[in-house]
Amino acid sequence: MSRAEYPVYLQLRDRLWTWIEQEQLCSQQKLPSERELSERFGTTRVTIRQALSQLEAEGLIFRSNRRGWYITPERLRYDPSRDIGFNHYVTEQGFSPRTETLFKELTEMPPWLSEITGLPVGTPIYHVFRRRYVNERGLLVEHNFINPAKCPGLLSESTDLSIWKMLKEQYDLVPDHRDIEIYPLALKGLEAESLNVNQGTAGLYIHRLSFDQEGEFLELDREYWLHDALKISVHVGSRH
Amino acid sequence: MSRAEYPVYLQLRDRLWTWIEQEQLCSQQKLPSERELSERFGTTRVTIRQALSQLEAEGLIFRSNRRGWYITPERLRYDPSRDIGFNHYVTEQGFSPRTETLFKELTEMPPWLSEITGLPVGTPIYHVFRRRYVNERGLLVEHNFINPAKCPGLLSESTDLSIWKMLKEQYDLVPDHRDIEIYPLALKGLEAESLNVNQGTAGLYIHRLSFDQEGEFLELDREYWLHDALKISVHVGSRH
DNA sequence: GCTCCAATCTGGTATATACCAGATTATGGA
DNA sequence: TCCATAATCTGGTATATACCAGATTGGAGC
Repeated sequence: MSRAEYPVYLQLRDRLWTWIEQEQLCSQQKLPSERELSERFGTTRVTIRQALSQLEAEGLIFRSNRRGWYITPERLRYDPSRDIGFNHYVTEQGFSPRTETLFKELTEMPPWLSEITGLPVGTPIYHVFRRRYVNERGLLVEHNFINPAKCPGLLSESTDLSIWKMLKEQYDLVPDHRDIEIYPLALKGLEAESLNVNQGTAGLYIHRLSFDQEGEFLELDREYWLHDALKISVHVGSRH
Repeated sequence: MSRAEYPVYLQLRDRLWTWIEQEQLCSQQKLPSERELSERFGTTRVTIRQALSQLEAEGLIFRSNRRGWYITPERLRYDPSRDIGFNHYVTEQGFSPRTETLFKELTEMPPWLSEITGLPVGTPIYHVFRRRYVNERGLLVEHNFINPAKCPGLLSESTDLSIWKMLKEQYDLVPDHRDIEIYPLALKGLEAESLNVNQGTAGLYIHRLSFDQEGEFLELDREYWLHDALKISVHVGSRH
């Protein structure tokens, strides 16, 4: 039955997609186990996993480490060029945000960062590592490297809210210009562990380097997002 | 040997990475075949494929359909907010660009596009589908939807160069503002075929919707990039 | 030197079968 | 009722083994 045209695992992908629609499974609902699916669709677990991985790549479903497969919620819209806090834009879109500070410390500027900021290696630097949730799904982890010369005592404050807001309100610091980099990568090491996903899971990297009006280094933000979690949306140009 | 701590395919990943460094394989060079690698590293083809897929996700190597594995060239830097032609910025970075027009036609605006542009369904619209290469590796395919009311006769021109440049020089059209969207997705269907990659290969989607000074629809650009091919780089703010 | 075709090489797909490790659930005792 | 622990369920890893289909190569015949 059904020749040549189309490999089995892609046919399975289609059947799973249809099945999910029929069952009206929605955001964050759980799929049956792989063993059950492979029986129900008359194939082996290996092959059903290929089909599931395909749907994962397409962003329809995601896996929660050794717990099972779930329906992916819709993407969060995000504009990295604007200074608006995570909690703010998540709430604005009708979701519920949460932030966990995994660690924060005063450390010394490593060579790679020195190269970016122009400041000498060993300069004191704040380092904050946080995990952010939307509707209790961890979507990203984020490293903030902040220039303590600009905001002494920052680490004694709570970092579970917007750092940007704190910099503005407590230290009167507003970024004047930034360099932004964005590219797809594989989540691995610390970032994969912190998000509780497998090594090599697809992700999106967002890098924001901010300077103040004097052209001095203010902050570097390195965000590691799940690939299916966000949609970057930017408006460029005059009006609107 | 080597217990619990680390799965074999990740160890293999590390060994392959080291091996590639030692051999000093560089951009677009070919790796030995999977069968040869699995023998050389004392494992099965299935497992070596897991390790190779890992390196593929990380962007170190890429596959060319049924031909083999190759070292990924460095990422192309790209600023979607600027109006600068593909050929221009590719050349600028020391690479050699090429564009193929796969088809171009005058058609009618479909519902999904009508929703975005605000123009009625069925309005005439130019549709150009192109493939772009850097150093003879196809990195992206691109759909251009252009408003013919703004540039009658555009399709008789060659579309193998910059459409943006043509709009500017021949029709005096410059986008006044745009909406840009960026997100990771899986390449599939026409886009996967045209880039000669497997269904479900990781990709990056870039969407640029341009309006002229009257606020009227000028052009929609939908780009499908290989995930390992580019690094988006944008400068935001005042000086520099 | 060229063209065409067959042999061969490559990765892609598919099945069967274990066992492992973390997460969850059930159970039984305090 | 609560808590610790054991049983069970889940996806993750690993090996062996086919065969398929597109790409490349090599050689025969012109």
